[in-house]
Amino acid sequence: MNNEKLPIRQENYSEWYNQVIQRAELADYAPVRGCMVVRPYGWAIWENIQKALDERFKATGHVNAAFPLFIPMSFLEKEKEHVEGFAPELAVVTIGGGQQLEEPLVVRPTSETVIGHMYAKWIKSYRDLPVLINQWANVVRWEMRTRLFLRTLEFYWQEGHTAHETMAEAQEETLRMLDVYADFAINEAAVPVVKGRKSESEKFAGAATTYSIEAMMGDTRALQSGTSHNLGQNFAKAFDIQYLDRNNELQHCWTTSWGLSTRFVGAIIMTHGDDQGLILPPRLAPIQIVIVPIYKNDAEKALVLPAAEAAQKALSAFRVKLDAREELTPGFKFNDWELRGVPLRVEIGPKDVANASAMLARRDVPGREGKQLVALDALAATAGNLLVEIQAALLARAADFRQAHTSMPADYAELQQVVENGWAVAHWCGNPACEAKVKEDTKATIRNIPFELNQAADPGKCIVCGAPAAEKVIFSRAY
RNA sequence: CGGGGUGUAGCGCAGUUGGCCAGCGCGCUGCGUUUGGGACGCAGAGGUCGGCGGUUCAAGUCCGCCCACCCCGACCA
Repeated sequence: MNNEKLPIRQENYSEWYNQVIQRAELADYAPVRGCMVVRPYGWAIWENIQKALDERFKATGHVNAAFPLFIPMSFLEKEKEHVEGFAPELAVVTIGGGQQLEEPLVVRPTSETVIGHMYAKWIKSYRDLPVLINQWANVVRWEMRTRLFLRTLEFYWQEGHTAHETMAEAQEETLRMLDVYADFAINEAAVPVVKGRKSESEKFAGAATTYSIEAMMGDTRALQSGTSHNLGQNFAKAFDIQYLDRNNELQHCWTTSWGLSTRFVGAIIMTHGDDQGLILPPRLAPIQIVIVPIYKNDAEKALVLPAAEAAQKALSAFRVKLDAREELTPGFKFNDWELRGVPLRVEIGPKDVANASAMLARRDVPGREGKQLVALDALAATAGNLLVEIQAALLARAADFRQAHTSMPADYAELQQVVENGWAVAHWCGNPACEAKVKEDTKATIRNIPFELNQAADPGKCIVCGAPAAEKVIFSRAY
């Protein structure tokens, strides 16, 4: 891998994205087209995501389990919309142990069907409800075009699957988990997101209603970063998930599902990264603070290294790394850790040892401006404060960027122009034909129908056809 | 699947109208000098030139078929 500068984001965003991932050692291409290897540094980010989400799932009453990778083909076929949605992208196993299988097995593209099958066995009474299960798993969808983290044939995610007594409870669960995702995105990843409902054409195959959180990437395109579905009774009917209610009457359950994937790593990369490389939010960064010792000779080394080790100890409350590699210059290390997005760097050299000080450098503020001298005995306290500040600064910066690239076009011509480089908020009459026209003309789609923009009734005219429109939507090009 | 492109060392590339030992930069290994913003010298290692077949005294180079990957569309967390 070369050591030259990265491509400039403004000039070639997708090349910047690919190179950052490979050079920061987040992931690499696998021998199979469209598959990726998540390398230790990338997986460490995912582990931190998992931890942040998992504790939120547990706090809302969910438990983890594991369902099988293989699903009988016939299961997929039980829910009409579901199979139509997924059929084109299924990987199917037809041979096992050298024998043609009686029934082909699909590699799960998602697990509503197997889990529905099991829920039918487990749920007999209203006393069994609700069932609140999550699984951490890999799934396979045979996509045409792939991109590291954003869309690969196999990806890692969590999928929550719940069953409830009533429609209202299922709806409450669906929105609760959407809130969990939004809270995670904003407060852990510093990624501002818009919660909203998906249009009919963009909803999950088999869902009654799909909700999403949408984020704006550094090139202004939208990224669906998490989804939560109210499945109504669709899967309950397809899989006979029935229970006896309080009046001893047989009822179908109301189910939900919700998922967030390794795609979110891509969201973090593209929300915060700059031309030097990654910028990781402190709360999710595998390494929060890196210490770079600086010395010219053995005598200085003998002074500096112990001081650097002492600093490491003083910072042990954080995820800290001492970069004591001998063969590399400090300048190289600065660039290297900036590429990898470590939020805070500590430099310790002979001058610092003499003054009992250290230089702190913020990743989110490049150059001199982001540096400050700190007394060694105040190092841990200052670093802790800075990490909190950086976390907040990243969120604020991303929110400002999104705001600066979101507009409310007055007419269709303006809409077409605006979505070239940003999000457009506009009224939509609800007609799929209008939605399709925008996509045809501009490649932009309805990302979602934001809750925030539709709290109060504010009727208007459809940006496309001029018909009366009750709701405002976000149009944007998307990943 | 349609349109375009590329396959030569880990990565990026050069290789003339076919010609002898297949090269360059970065990276890698060893030794020495360096080290407050991407150090330098010397010595090394590393190749079925994407695959198969053909033309030829001779193929990285010409011809045919195949394969893989990338970009643009249709599909998508």
